[in-house]
Amino acid sequence: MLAQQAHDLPLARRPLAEARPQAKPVGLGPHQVLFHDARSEIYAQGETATALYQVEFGAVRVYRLLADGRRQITAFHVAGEVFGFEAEGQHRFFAEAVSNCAIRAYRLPIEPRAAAEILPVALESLVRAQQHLVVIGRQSADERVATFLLDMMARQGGRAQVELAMSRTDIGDYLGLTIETVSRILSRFKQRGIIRLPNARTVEILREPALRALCD
Amino acid sequence: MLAQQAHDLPLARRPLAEARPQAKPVGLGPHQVLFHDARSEIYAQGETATALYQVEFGAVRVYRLLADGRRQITAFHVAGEVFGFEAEGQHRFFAEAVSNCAIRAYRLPIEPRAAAEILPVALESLVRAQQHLVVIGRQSADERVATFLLDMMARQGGRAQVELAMSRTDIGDYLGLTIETVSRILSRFKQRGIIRLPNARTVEILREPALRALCD
DNA sequence: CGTAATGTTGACAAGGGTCAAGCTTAGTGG
DNA sequence: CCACTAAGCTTGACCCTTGTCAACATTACG
Repeated sequence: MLAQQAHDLPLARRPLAEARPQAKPVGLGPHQVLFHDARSEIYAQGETATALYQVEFGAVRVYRLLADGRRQITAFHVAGEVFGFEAEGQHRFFAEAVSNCAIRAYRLPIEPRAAAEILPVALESLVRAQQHLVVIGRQSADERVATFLLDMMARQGGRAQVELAMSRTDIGDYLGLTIETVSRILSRFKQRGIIRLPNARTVEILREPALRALCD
Repeated sequence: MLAQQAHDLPLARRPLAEARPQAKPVGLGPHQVLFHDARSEIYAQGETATALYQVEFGAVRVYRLLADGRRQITAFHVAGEVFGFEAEGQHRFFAEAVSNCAIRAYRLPIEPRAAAEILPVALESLVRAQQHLVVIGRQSADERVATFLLDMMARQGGRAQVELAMSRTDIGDYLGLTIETVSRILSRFKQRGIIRLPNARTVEILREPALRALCD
């Protein structure tokens, strides 16, 4: 569909001199914080996996492309979250910065004694992916968008004012919908007084219970 | 939609006297092999997680139910595969025997030194779940069924004759489709000479390339 | 052999996709 | 500072894929 343009961009990676940690590092030994411009690639499908990553600030999308350009975003990651597990030697997905962001990289291989520490973190990703399977596999478009908004709200501390780091296209590719459908549903929610849209990237949730009622 | 009937069944769990191992045990220390009748519950959503499980023979489905009965099967597991990771203390999904099967149970908590051993196994589940997200989120019904058949074939050693342990309903709930759609697509594949259906639970793959061409 | 579970097929409806036009916003350069 | 452009977003009209409902066929089971 699109989204290939990002790969044409230069991979702007410059080490961040001295980042103040906004997320607690996992106990994985030495690491390095890298700054990524929006849209820059963190790793690509097929690449040898060299690290695990933790978002310091900003947001990241992990996705796969089909031959004809269809894209499925399997996960968004925000501050504190760890990603890059999807490898056994080789990355099976692409990871890109959604917005400007800082990423802590823990070089692989991790020592066996650190495995116990990251296992629960990996399982979190697994549970998230499986939850998302339910959303995509069995929920209607309305339900998917409602679930998405509540998830974003929860990940921003539960405040009613939710800042979306990602475009409608990203949201669609995450929810298995088209950008038109996402847009229409947000408009409908707005019209029903469930949300306000101060601007395209900000959603204010006015009637959270109405969203919850939609989620299943 | 349905599928709740399974919970009404007695949980027939009887220890299997002396199972010959058909799957290599993972190095997780002491374990016990249990026999499960078809449809019996292995664990339920909300239960405290007490073990990891490895399929000895037979097949298992892991799923979640929505309030209105819609069901999403997040994974099928066959001989050798390990499941039950989706917990941090509590199971987030249901697991049931699809057919009669034997399950090796490794009591939790696992020792830290075994973590390194199961991490790659957990990551396999993660990659599988993420792949499935792509299938469900971005592929058409034809493509999903084709992908499913090829996956089943691969998991049975690549032989053209594929035995389906699960019903059409299970397949539908796994692929995010209705049973009617699954049935129709199999009929269409048959009519096009891509597969043969000696009986409802057996698929003979006649033109594998045609299926591959469909997968993306 | 009879009954229930499972699978198939058809007719029809609807949710969401496609295509297209127009609007808004942000970025760029004169 | 404003005009121009491009990207992103919204909205409408239409259509197609898939879901729904229903009847019937087949298989498994007691």
